[in-house]
Amino acid sequence: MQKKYILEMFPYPSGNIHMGHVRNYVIGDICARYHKLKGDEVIHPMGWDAFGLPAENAAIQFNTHPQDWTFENIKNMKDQLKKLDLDLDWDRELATCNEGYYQFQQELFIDLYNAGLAYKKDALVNWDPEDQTVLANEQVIDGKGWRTGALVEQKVLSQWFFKITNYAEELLNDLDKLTLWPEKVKTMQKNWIGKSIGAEIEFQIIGKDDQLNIFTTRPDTIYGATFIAISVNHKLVSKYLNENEIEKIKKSFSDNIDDKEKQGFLLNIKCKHPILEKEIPVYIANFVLDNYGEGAIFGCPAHDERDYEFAIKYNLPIVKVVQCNDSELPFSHDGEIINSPLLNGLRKTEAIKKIIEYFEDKNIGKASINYKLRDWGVSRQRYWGCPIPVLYYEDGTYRVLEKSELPVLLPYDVNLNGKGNALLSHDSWRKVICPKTNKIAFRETDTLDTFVDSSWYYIRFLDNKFDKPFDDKKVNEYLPVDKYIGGIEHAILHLLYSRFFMKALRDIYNLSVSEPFKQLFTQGMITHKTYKTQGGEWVMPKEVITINGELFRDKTKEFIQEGPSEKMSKSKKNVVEPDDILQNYGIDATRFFMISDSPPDRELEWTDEGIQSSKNLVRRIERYFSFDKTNLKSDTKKMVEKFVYSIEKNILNFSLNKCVADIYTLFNYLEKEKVYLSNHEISKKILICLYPIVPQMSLNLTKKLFKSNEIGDWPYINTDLLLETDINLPIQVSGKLVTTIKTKKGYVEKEILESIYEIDKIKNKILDRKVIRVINVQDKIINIITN
RNA sequence: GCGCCAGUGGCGGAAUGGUAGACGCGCUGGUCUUAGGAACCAGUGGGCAACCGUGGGGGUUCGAGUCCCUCCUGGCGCACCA
Repeated sequence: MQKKYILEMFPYPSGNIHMGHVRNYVIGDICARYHKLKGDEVIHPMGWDAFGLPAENAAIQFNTHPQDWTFENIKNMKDQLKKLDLDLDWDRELATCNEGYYQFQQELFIDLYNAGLAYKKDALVNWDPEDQTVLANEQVIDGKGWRTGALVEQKVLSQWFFKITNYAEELLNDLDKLTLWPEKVKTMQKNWIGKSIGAEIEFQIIGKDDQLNIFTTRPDTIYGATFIAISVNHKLVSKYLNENEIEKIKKSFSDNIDDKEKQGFLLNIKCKHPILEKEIPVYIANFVLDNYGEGAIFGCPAHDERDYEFAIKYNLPIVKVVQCNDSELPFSHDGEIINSPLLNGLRKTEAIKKIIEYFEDKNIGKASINYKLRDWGVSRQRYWGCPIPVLYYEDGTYRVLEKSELPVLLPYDVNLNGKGNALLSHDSWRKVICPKTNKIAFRETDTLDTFVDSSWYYIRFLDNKFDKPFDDKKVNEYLPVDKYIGGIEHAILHLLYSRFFMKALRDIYNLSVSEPFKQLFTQGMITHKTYKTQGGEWVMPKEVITINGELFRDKTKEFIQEGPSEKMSKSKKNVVEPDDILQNYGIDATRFFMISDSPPDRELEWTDEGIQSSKNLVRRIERYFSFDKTNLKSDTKKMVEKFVYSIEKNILNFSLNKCVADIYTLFNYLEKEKVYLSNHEISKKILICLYPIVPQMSLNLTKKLFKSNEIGDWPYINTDLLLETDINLPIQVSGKLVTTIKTKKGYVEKEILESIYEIDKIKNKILDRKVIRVINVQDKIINIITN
């Protein structure tokens, strides 16, 4: 028995499931049911990504409590999922907001801390001054808070971080092992990690005891360096400028309307060129990133577009060190090195190698690798999340709790007013006597980013009641997840964090698993036409009626304009509600439609015609099986065998739209040929194949025809039956199709050619030409080449 | 700007280098009628035809939607990453 762990990304309990969930879970359910019929040991759990901001916002808005709101939503959504007839392991259910989940996350936090993978440091964060909270990058829209619209400030706060950068190299390299992941997702992760190979070079500041370290991928162009630029946030800046001056520069940068426009401020210091005996100026420049490399660059205007632009603007020298025409400047490609005594005549790769050796020899630089990926800031100044198990003393020191002191539970009685973190003002929760030191201590009031919750839930599913975070034996046995199905929007964050967690836990617990998800499948979104009144108000599809080909709003009779099909979204109201659809069309038709028109990884347009034709297919199949007579044709067995084979292949490839085509093809045949099966064994095969896709109908028909509640096992496929003996052989003359002839597989070329030349169409084609060659691809095609 | 992916009938989409358009939607004509959100039958790439047809142009091949080069268009991602 093979294990198959099939998982769909668990939902945030927002209140209602939407069609996107339905599509996601139907796809997963088809896989899970198929593997069960195959006799595999299938794990197919479901849970709730239950911490997060919307609960707090809803609590404030509707005067409820985040926990009550969340539990209520879970209950409602679970009912909705049950109506979808999904074969889920509900006994594995978990919600990340439950003590039984997050207390183990606190254990993992302690593990990460002890392993040196969790640490605290000051960091710049997005601060919403109105809500008094930190916002995630994706919650900042055009520099404003997504909820308050307040201008977001950059603020330094002491924050907890996970050291994901320790795994940058492995996270990058292991992408190659993920052969069953979409290339697109792997590319996105690769770019996100952003590995650059180059060198770090020291530039001495003349007359001072300071130096600037600079990372570059082009140390071969060092002779062309004519200026240095550093970020305004560089740590050296405060040494040479006062607070006022720095603020002025920052303001000037932020006032810059076109933020691509290069801007620099000359500092009153100079650097010594590491090889040449010349001085080069140092600028603070707006285009230097403070969070990449060392926050400093050397400018080589001749061979870098940005440096060139800057040099032109500030009239800095441009020194060519790679052979090219002046018209090609800035020239950033490979070429012969010139004007560089140590490197002349070399090309890029050798020059880089040689100059790094030189720097290392002189002890003023070294080979270096840089990553765009930065450590993961996990502190959130919010109530509704997993408390971070840390105590602070009055002297400013802190202590990470021990596992025996867990759990740190969230207090229920909080005062939520939307202003800052409710834990901060909950004095009786916050202030404690430390049991170890008997000193007054304060709990950490930040909670963990909810991406932490979703970074290991797939492990907890293996035993949701285990008294440790997970059972390592089960992890080794059941991970990785065989098929992980969800939206492309998680291509980077969730999937990268989960990969990091798996590797960190592997190292801490000595597990044998390095990657959490063996196969990743990203389903496409569901789109729908949009509707608007002439006043510009969005209108839901179900409110739109058609009268004489014109669209109107049903109640008000306003004229409605139809817009393009777009991703279903509440804001444009172009949604259909799963509850309505299930009520009107039933679960089988809904499941059919979810996989019908488009391949599952592409977008699916919701149309009334589409769901209706799915409903018609359901009725057609039920009607077909309602005739109580049996009448097989000679090729019936073969046709059904082909059907089984094709359905299986298509389920395994996630080509579920082709499964629907297979079903149509089969029933077209059965009805056209007037084949009746009733309770013949062959019906059973068909019903088994239908079961993963439309389980309710399949089960009902099985009960009716076979008086049994057992669907049975997936059929063994008789491959002999799949072989065609009669074939239509295409005949080409000079590569163009002329006709096809009916013949048997394994024909003798010589014999068949004789008959081919007797066919009029062929005769006419050849007539006054000479046959110079005949290509016979046995049983596939014959091509007669004439001069 | 860089990277990735994709361009096939009116539409969604099928095609291990070997009959392009499976299957569905829509449409046309017809049948039946316990007038249905049905069902059934026939047809449906273009052209009167020879023929022409998979974004355009080259190439490889007996043969290209499929492979190679190039350009165009669209989508997605990243975006001053040194």
